Amino acid sequence: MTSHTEQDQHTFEHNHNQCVSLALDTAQQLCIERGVQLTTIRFQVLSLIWESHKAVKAYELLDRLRPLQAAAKPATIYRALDFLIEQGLIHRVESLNAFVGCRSSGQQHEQLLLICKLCEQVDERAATDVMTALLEELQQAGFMAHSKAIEIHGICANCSSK
Amino acid sequence: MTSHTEQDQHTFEHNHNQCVSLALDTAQQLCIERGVQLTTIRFQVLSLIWESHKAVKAYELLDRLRPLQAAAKPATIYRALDFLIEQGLIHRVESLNAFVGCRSSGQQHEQLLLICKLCEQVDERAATDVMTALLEELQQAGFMAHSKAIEIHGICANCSSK
DNA sequence: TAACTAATTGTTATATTATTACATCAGAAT
DNA sequence: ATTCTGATGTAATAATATAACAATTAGTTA
Repeated sequence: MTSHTEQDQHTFEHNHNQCVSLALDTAQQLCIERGVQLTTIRFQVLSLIWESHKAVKAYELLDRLRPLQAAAKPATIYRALDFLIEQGLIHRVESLNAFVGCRSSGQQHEQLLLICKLCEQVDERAATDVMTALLEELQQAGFMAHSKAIEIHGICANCSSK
Repeated sequence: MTSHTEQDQHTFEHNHNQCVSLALDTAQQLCIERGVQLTTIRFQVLSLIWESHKAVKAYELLDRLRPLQAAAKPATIYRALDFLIEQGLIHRVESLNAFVGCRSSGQQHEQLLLICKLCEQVDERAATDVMTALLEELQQAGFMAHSKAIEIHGICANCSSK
Protein backbone atom coordinates (compact mmCIF):
# COMPACT_ATOMS: atom_id res chain seq x y z
CA MET A 1 0.00 0.00 0.00
CA THR A 2 1.53 3.25 -1.14
CA SER A 3 1.78 6.36 1.00
CA HIS A 4 -0.06 9.67 0.64
CA THR A 5 -2.97 8.99 -1.69
CA GLU A 6 -5.12 11.95 -0.75
CA GLN A 7 -2.20 14.30 -0.57
CA ASP A 8 -1.01 13.51 -4.06
CA GLN A 9 -3.93 15.40 -5.43
CA HIS A 10 -2.48 18.53 -3.87
CA THR A 11 0.99 19.93 -3.84
CA PHE A 12 3.43 17.52 -2.29
CA GLU A 13 3.22 17.47 1.48
CA HIS A 14 0.95 20.32 2.36
CA ASN A 15 -2.10 20.86 4.50
CA HIS A 16 -4.65 22.05 2.05
CA ASN A 17 -7.31 22.99 4.58
CA GLN A 18 -4.86 25.43 6.08
CA CYS A 19 -4.07 26.70 2.62
CA VAL A 20 -7.74 27.37 1.94
CA SER A 21 -8.41 29.00 5.28
CA LEU A 22 -5.54 31.35 4.74
CA ALA A 23 -6.74 32.29 1.27
CA LEU A 24 -10.35 32.83 2.31
CA ASP A 25 -9.50 34.72 5.47
CA THR A 26 -7.11 36.95 3.58
CA ALA A 27 -9.73 37.58 0.94
CA GLN A 28 -12.33 38.62 3.51
CA GLN A 29 -9.78 40.78 5.24
CA LEU A 30 -8.78 42.55 2.04
CA CYS A 31 -12.31 43.14 0.87
CA ILE A 32 -13.23 44.76 4.17
CA GLU A 33 -10.15 46.98 4.03
CA ARG A 34 -10.98 47.98 0.49
CA GLY A 35 -14.66 48.52 1.15
CA VAL A 36 -15.73 46.08 -1.54
CA GLN A 37 -18.29 43.35 -1.13
CA LEU A 38 -17.20 39.75 -0.99
CA THR A 39 -20.78 38.60 -1.48
CA THR A 40 -22.00 35.07 -0.94
CA ILE A 41 -21.72 34.17 -4.60
CA ARG A 42 -18.24 35.63 -4.88
CA PHE A 43 -17.14 33.85 -1.77
CA GLN A 44 -18.59 30.58 -2.98
CA VAL A 45 -16.81 30.89 -6.31
CA LEU A 46 -13.56 31.70 -4.57
CA SER A 47 -14.01 28.68 -2.32
CA LEU A 48 -14.69 26.44 -5.29
CA ILE A 49 -11.55 27.68 -7.01
CA TRP A 50 -9.59 26.93 -3.90
CA GLU A 51 -10.74 23.33 -3.74
CA SER A 52 -7.50 22.49 -5.47
CA HIS A 53 -4.40 24.06 -6.90
CA LYS A 54 -5.51 23.20 -10.40
CA ALA A 55 -6.73 25.85 -12.76
CA VAL A 56 -10.51 25.55 -13.12
CA LYS A 57 -12.61 26.33 -16.17
CA ALA A 58 -15.47 28.79 -15.89
CA TYR A 59 -18.14 26.30 -16.89
CA GLU A 60 -16.80 23.73 -14.50
CA LEU A 61 -17.15 26.30 -11.75
CA LEU A 62 -20.66 26.94 -12.97
CA ASP A 63 -21.52 23.25 -12.60
CA ARG A 64 -20.06 23.21 -9.14
CA LEU A 65 -21.79 26.40 -8.13
CA ARG A 66 -25.26 25.35 -9.24
CA PRO A 67 -25.92 23.08 -6.27
CA LEU A 68 -25.33 26.13 -4.09
CA GLN A 69 -26.96 28.71 -6.34
CA ALA A 70 -29.73 27.17 -8.37
CA ALA A 71 -30.08 30.28 -10.52
CA ALA A 72 -26.43 30.37 -11.54
CA LYS A 73 -25.81 31.20 -15.19
CA PRO A 74 -22.63 31.91 -17.16
CA ALA A 75 -22.87 35.60 -16.30
CA THR A 76 -23.02 34.70 -12.62
CA ILE A 77 -19.65 33.01 -12.83
CA TYR A 78 -17.97 35.49 -15.11
CA ARG A 79 -19.03 38.39 -12.93
CA ALA A 80 -17.68 36.70 -9.85
CA LEU A 81 -14.45 35.88 -11.69
CA ASP A 82 -14.11 39.47 -12.89
CA PHE A 83 -14.46 40.69 -9.35
CA LEU A 84 -11.98 38.20 -7.95
CA ILE A 85 -9.45 39.04 -10.62
CA GLU A 86 -9.86 42.79 -10.08
CA GLN A 87 -9.23 42.25 -6.41
CA GLY A 88 -6.17 40.15 -7.15
CA LEU A 89 -7.66 37.14 -5.39
CA ILE A 90 -7.31 34.80 -8.33
CA HIS A 91 -5.21 34.52 -11.45
CA ARG A 92 -6.61 34.02 -14.89
CA VAL A 93 -4.40 31.45 -16.57
CA GLU A 94 -4.43 32.86 -20.08
CA SER A 95 -2.95 29.84 -21.76
CA LEU A 96 -5.68 27.60 -20.35
CA ASN A 97 -8.68 29.91 -20.23
CA ALA A 98 -8.93 28.91 -16.63
CA PHE A 99 -8.64 30.31 -13.14
CA VAL A 100 -6.60 29.55 -10.09
CA GLY A 101 -6.40 30.95 -6.59
CA CYS A 102 -3.72 33.54 -5.96
CA ARG A 103 -1.40 32.66 -3.13
CA SER A 104 -0.05 36.15 -2.73
CA SER A 105 -3.19 38.27 -2.54
CA GLY A 106 -2.52 41.64 -1.05
CA GLN A 107 1.18 41.35 -1.75
CA GLN A 108 2.66 41.70 -5.22
CA HIS A 109 0.28 39.89 -7.45
CA GLU A 110 2.30 39.40 -10.60
CA GLN A 111 3.98 36.11 -10.45
CA LEU A 112 5.42 33.33 -12.47
CA LEU A 113 2.89 30.57 -12.99
CA LEU A 114 4.29 27.08 -13.35
CA ILE A 115 1.68 24.82 -14.84
CA CYS A 116 2.24 21.09 -14.63
CA LYS A 117 1.01 19.00 -17.54
CA LEU A 118 0.72 15.91 -15.40
CA CYS A 119 -0.87 16.87 -12.11
CA GLU A 120 -2.29 20.09 -13.61
CA GLN A 121 -1.41 22.05 -10.52
CA VAL A 122 -0.35 25.62 -10.85
CA ASP A 123 2.50 26.83 -8.75
CA GLU A 124 3.15 30.48 -8.21
CA ARG A 125 6.54 32.04 -7.67
CA ALA A 126 7.56 35.61 -7.02
CA ALA A 127 10.73 35.06 -9.05
CA THR A 128 12.29 38.33 -8.04
CA ASP A 129 15.28 37.99 -10.33
CA VAL A 130 13.10 37.32 -13.32
CA MET A 131 10.89 40.28 -12.52
CA THR A 132 13.88 42.55 -12.05
CA ALA A 133 15.33 41.51 -15.39
CA LEU A 134 11.92 41.98 -16.93
CA LEU A 135 11.51 45.50 -15.58
CA GLU A 136 14.94 46.34 -16.90
CA GLU A 137 14.02 44.98 -20.31
CA LEU A 138 10.76 46.92 -20.38
CA GLN A 139 12.59 50.06 -19.36
CA GLN A 140 15.00 49.60 -22.24
CA ALA A 141 12.14 49.02 -24.62
CA GLY A 142 10.36 52.11 -23.36
CA PHE A 143 7.32 49.95 -22.74
CA MET A 144 4.91 50.96 -19.98
CA ALA A 145 3.55 47.69 -18.67
CA HIS A 146 0.06 47.42 -17.20
CA SER A 147 -0.03 43.70 -16.74
CA LYS A 148 2.34 40.81 -16.97
CA ALA A 149 1.60 37.18 -17.58
CA ILE A 150 4.38 34.64 -17.36
CA GLU A 151 3.08 31.15 -17.82
CA ILE A 152 5.36 28.17 -18.06
CA HIS A 153 4.06 24.75 -19.02
CA GLY A 154 5.98 21.63 -18.18
CA ILE A 155 6.47 18.98 -15.53
CA CYS A 156 6.68 19.97 -11.90
CA ALA A 157 9.33 18.73 -9.49
CA ASN A 158 6.92 16.43 -7.72
CA CYS A 159 5.69 14.72 -10.87
CA SER A 160 9.13 14.32 -12.40
CA SER A 161 10.38 12.62 -9.25
CA LYS A 162 7.88 9.81 -9.66
CA MET B 1 -0.67 67.58 -43.85
CA THR B 2 1.01 65.43 -41.24
CA SER B 3 3.90 63.07 -41.86
CA HIS B 4 3.87 59.28 -42.11
CA THR B 5 0.21 58.33 -42.14
CA GLU B 6 0.61 54.91 -43.65
CA GLN B 7 3.64 54.08 -41.59
CA ASP B 8 1.94 54.79 -38.30
CA GLN B 9 -0.10 51.70 -38.74
CA HIS B 10 3.08 49.71 -38.56
CA THR B 11 5.96 49.86 -36.18
CA PHE B 12 7.59 53.24 -36.17
CA GLU B 13 9.82 53.78 -39.18
CA HIS B 14 10.07 50.42 -40.81
CA ASN B 15 9.67 49.00 -44.27
CA HIS B 16 6.94 46.49 -43.83
CA ASN B 17 7.21 44.95 -47.28
CA GLN B 18 10.75 44.00 -46.46
CA CYS B 19 9.58 42.66 -43.13
CA VAL B 20 7.01 40.44 -44.84
CA SER B 21 9.38 39.20 -47.53
CA LEU B 22 11.88 38.20 -44.92
CA ALA B 23 9.25 36.33 -42.92
CA LEU B 24 7.78 34.52 -45.91
CA ASP B 25 11.12 33.66 -47.44
CA THR B 26 12.39 32.34 -44.15
CA ALA B 27 9.24 30.28 -43.73
CA GLN B 28 9.61 28.68 -47.14
CA GLN B 29 13.26 28.05 -46.47
CA LEU B 30 12.58 26.38 -43.14
CA CYS B 31 9.77 24.22 -44.42
CA ILE B 32 11.94 22.90 -47.23
CA GLU B 33 14.77 22.13 -44.82
CA ARG B 34 12.37 20.34 -42.52
CA GLY B 35 10.60 18.46 -45.27
CA VAL B 36 7.19 19.81 -44.31
CA GLN B 37 4.68 21.30 -46.69
CA LEU B 38 4.01 24.99 -46.68
CA THR B 39 0.90 24.48 -48.79
CA THR B 40 -1.01 27.24 -50.54
CA ILE B 41 -3.52 27.60 -47.74
CA ARG B 42 -0.84 27.64 -45.08
CA PHE B 43 1.15 30.20 -47.01
CA GLN B 44 -1.91 32.37 -47.54
CA VAL B 45 -2.76 32.28 -43.84
CA LEU B 46 0.82 33.14 -42.95
CA SER B 47 0.73 36.03 -45.43
CA LEU B 48 -2.53 37.31 -43.97
CA ILE B 49 -1.07 37.21 -40.48
CA TRP B 50 1.89 39.18 -41.70
CA GLU B 51 -0.22 41.97 -43.12
CA SER B 52 0.44 43.79 -39.88
CA HIS B 53 2.19 43.41 -36.58
CA LYS B 54 -1.11 43.18 -34.79
CA ALA B 55 -2.33 39.93 -33.38
CA VAL B 56 -5.15 38.61 -35.54
CA LYS B 57 -8.15 36.56 -34.44
CA ALA B 58 -8.83 33.22 -36.09
CA TYR B 59 -12.25 34.19 -37.42
CA GLU B 60 -10.90 37.44 -38.78
CA LEU B 61 -8.33 35.42 -40.67
CA LEU B 62 -11.13 33.21 -41.90
CA ASP B 63 -12.97 36.24 -43.29
CA ARG B 64 -9.83 37.42 -44.99
CA LEU B 65 -9.00 33.99 -46.35
CA ARG B 66 -12.42 33.33 -47.87
CA PRO B 67 -11.89 35.57 -50.92
CA LEU B 68 -8.87 33.41 -51.69
CA GLN B 69 -10.31 30.07 -50.62
CA ALA B 70 -14.04 30.00 -51.09
CA ALA B 71 -14.36 26.73 -49.20
CA ALA B 72 -12.58 27.98 -46.10
CA LYS B 73 -14.17 26.93 -42.82
CA PRO B 74 -13.04 27.26 -39.19
CA ALA B 75 -11.16 23.99 -39.43
CA THR B 76 -9.26 25.32 -42.43
CA ILE B 77 -7.90 28.19 -40.39
CA TYR B 78 -7.25 26.28 -37.22
CA ARG B 79 -5.37 23.59 -39.09
CA ALA B 80 -3.20 26.15 -40.80
CA LEU B 81 -2.61 27.90 -37.49
CA ASP B 82 -1.69 24.64 -35.80
CA PHE B 83 0.85 23.94 -38.50
CA LEU B 84 2.35 27.43 -38.37
CA ILE B 85 2.63 27.28 -34.60
CA GLU B 86 4.22 23.84 -34.68
CA GLN B 87 6.79 25.13 -37.12
CA GLY B 88 7.46 28.17 -34.96
CA LEU B 89 6.38 30.55 -37.71
CA ILE B 90 3.77 32.34 -35.65
CA HIS B 91 3.03 32.96 -32.00
CA ARG B 92 -0.26 32.29 -30.38
CA VAL B 93 -0.93 35.26 -28.11
CA GLU B 94 -2.61 33.44 -25.26
CA SER B 95 -3.95 36.49 -23.53
CA LEU B 96 -5.77 37.60 -26.68
CA ASN B 97 -6.69 34.31 -28.30
CA ALA B 98 -4.97 35.67 -31.35
CA PHE B 99 -2.00 35.08 -33.58
CA VAL B 100 0.98 37.09 -34.71
CA GLY B 101 3.92 36.45 -37.00
CA CYS B 102 7.12 35.29 -35.35
CA ARG B 103 10.08 37.49 -36.15
CA SER B 104 12.65 34.97 -35.05
CA SER B 105 11.57 31.79 -36.82
CA GLY B 106 14.36 29.29 -37.01
CA GLN B 107 16.24 30.96 -34.19
CA GLN B 108 15.13 30.72 -30.59
CA HIS B 109 11.38 31.02 -30.71
CA GLU B 110 10.52 31.80 -27.14
CA GLN B 111 10.38 35.48 -26.69
CA LEU B 112 8.90 38.24 -24.69
CA LEU B 113 5.77 39.59 -26.34
CA LEU B 114 5.02 43.24 -25.72
CA ILE B 115 1.43 43.97 -26.62
CA CYS B 116 0.41 47.59 -27.01
CA LYS B 117 -3.11 48.50 -25.93
CA LEU B 118 -3.20 51.50 -28.22
CA CYS B 119 -1.76 50.49 -31.58
CA GLU B 120 -2.32 46.79 -30.81
CA GLN B 121 1.02 45.88 -32.29
CA VAL B 122 2.98 43.04 -30.79
CA ASP B 123 6.67 43.46 -30.38
CA GLU B 124 8.95 40.54 -29.79
CA ARG B 125 12.14 40.61 -27.81
CA ALA B 126 14.69 37.94 -27.09
CA ALA B 127 15.25 39.42 -23.61
CA THR B 128 18.26 37.28 -22.88
CA ASP B 129 18.61 38.46 -19.30
CA VAL B 130 15.01 37.68 -18.53
CA MET B 131 15.31 34.24 -20.07
CA THR B 132 18.49 33.53 -18.18
CA ALA B 133 16.88 34.51 -14.90
CA LEU B 134 13.86 32.46 -15.83
CA LEU B 135 15.92 29.34 -16.55
CA GLU B 136 17.66 29.78 -13.24
CA GLU B 137 14.33 30.08 -11.46
CA LEU B 138 12.96 27.00 -13.18
CA GLN B 139 16.10 25.09 -12.29
CA GLN B 140 15.64 26.03 -8.65
CA ALA B 141 12.02 24.99 -8.76
CA GLY B 142 12.94 21.68 -10.37
CA PHE B 143 10.46 22.47 -13.10
CA MET B 144 11.05 21.02 -16.56
CA ALA B 145 9.65 23.59 -18.93
CA HIS B 146 8.19 22.63 -22.30
CA SER B 147 6.88 26.02 -23.29
CA LYS B 148 7.08 29.55 -22.07
CA ALA B 149 4.72 32.40 -22.65
CA ILE B 150 5.63 35.86 -21.45
CA GLU B 151 3.05 38.40 -22.48
CA ILE B 152 3.17 41.96 -21.32
CA HIS B 153 0.31 44.35 -21.97
CA GLY B 154 0.82 48.08 -21.88
CA ILE B 155 1.74 51.09 -23.99
CA CYS B 156 4.60 50.85 -26.44
CA ALA B 157 7.34 53.43 -26.78
CA ASN B 158 5.97 54.79 -30.01
CA CYS B 159 2.46 55.33 -28.68
CA SER B 160 3.56 56.84 -25.39
CA SER B 161 5.70 59.38 -27.24
CA LYS B 162 2.66 60.87 -28.97
C1' DT C 1 -38.63 56.21 7.81
C1' DA C 2 -38.81 57.21 3.04
C1' DA C 3 -36.70 58.18 -1.12
C1' DC C 4 -32.90 57.89 -3.74
C1' DT C 5 -28.67 55.86 -5.66
C1' DA C 6 -25.33 52.56 -6.74
C1' DA C 7 -24.05 47.88 -6.81
C1' DT C 8 -25.35 43.27 -7.43
C1' DT C 9 -27.88 39.63 -9.30
C1' DG C 10 -31.52 37.38 -12.49
C1' DT C 11 -32.53 36.21 -17.07
C1' DT C 12 -32.39 35.60 -21.95
C1' DA C 13 -30.14 35.70 -25.91
C1' DT C 14 -26.23 35.61 -28.63
C1' DA C 15 -21.33 36.29 -29.90
C1' DT C 16 -16.83 34.33 -30.14
C1' DT C 17 -13.47 30.74 -30.14
C1' DA C 18 -12.35 25.99 -31.09
C1' DT C 19 -12.84 20.94 -31.91
C1' DT C 20 -14.58 16.45 -33.59
C1' DA C 21 -15.76 13.26 -36.94
C1' DC C 22 -15.95 11.54 -41.22
C1' DA C 23 -15.56 12.06 -46.29
C1' DT C 24 -12.61 13.19 -50.16
C1' DC C 25 -8.53 14.10 -52.68
C1' DA C 26 -3.63 14.30 -54.26
C1' DG C 27 0.82 12.58 -54.38
C1' DA C 28 4.37 9.09 -53.08
C1' DA C 29 5.63 4.34 -52.29
C1' DT C 30 4.84 -0.60 -53.23
C1' DA D 1 -3.33 -0.58 -59.86
C1' DT D 2 -3.11 -0.48 -54.79
C1' DT D 3 -2.02 1.29 -50.67
C1' DC D 4 -0.48 4.74 -47.59
C1' DT D 5 0.02 9.31 -45.91
C1' DG D 6 -0.85 13.94 -45.41
C1' DA D 7 -3.87 17.60 -46.55
C1' DT D 8 -8.30 19.45 -47.30
C1' DG D 9 -13.67 19.56 -47.57
C1' DT D 10 -17.72 19.61 -44.93
C1' DA D 11 -21.11 19.57 -41.27
C1' DA D 12 -22.12 19.64 -36.82
C1' DT D 13 -21.38 20.98 -32.31
C1' DA D 14 -18.63 22.02 -28.11
C1' DA D 15 -16.52 25.40 -25.18
C1' DT D 16 -15.76 30.06 -23.81
C1' DA D 17 -17.53 34.66 -23.09
C1' DT D 18 -20.39 38.92 -23.44
C1' DA D 19 -24.38 42.11 -24.04
C1' DA D 20 -28.59 43.99 -22.75
C1' DC D 21 -32.14 44.85 -19.82
C1' DA D 22 -35.02 43.77 -15.71
C1' DA D 23 -35.29 42.97 -10.81
C1' DT D 24 -33.44 43.19 -6.40
C1' DT D 25 -30.54 44.48 -2.61
C1' DA D 26 -27.51 47.45 0.09
C1' DG D 27 -26.02 51.88 1.29
C1' DT D 28 -26.93 56.90 1.56
C1' DT D 29 -29.27 60.91 2.06
C1' DA D 30 -33.31 63.75 2.74
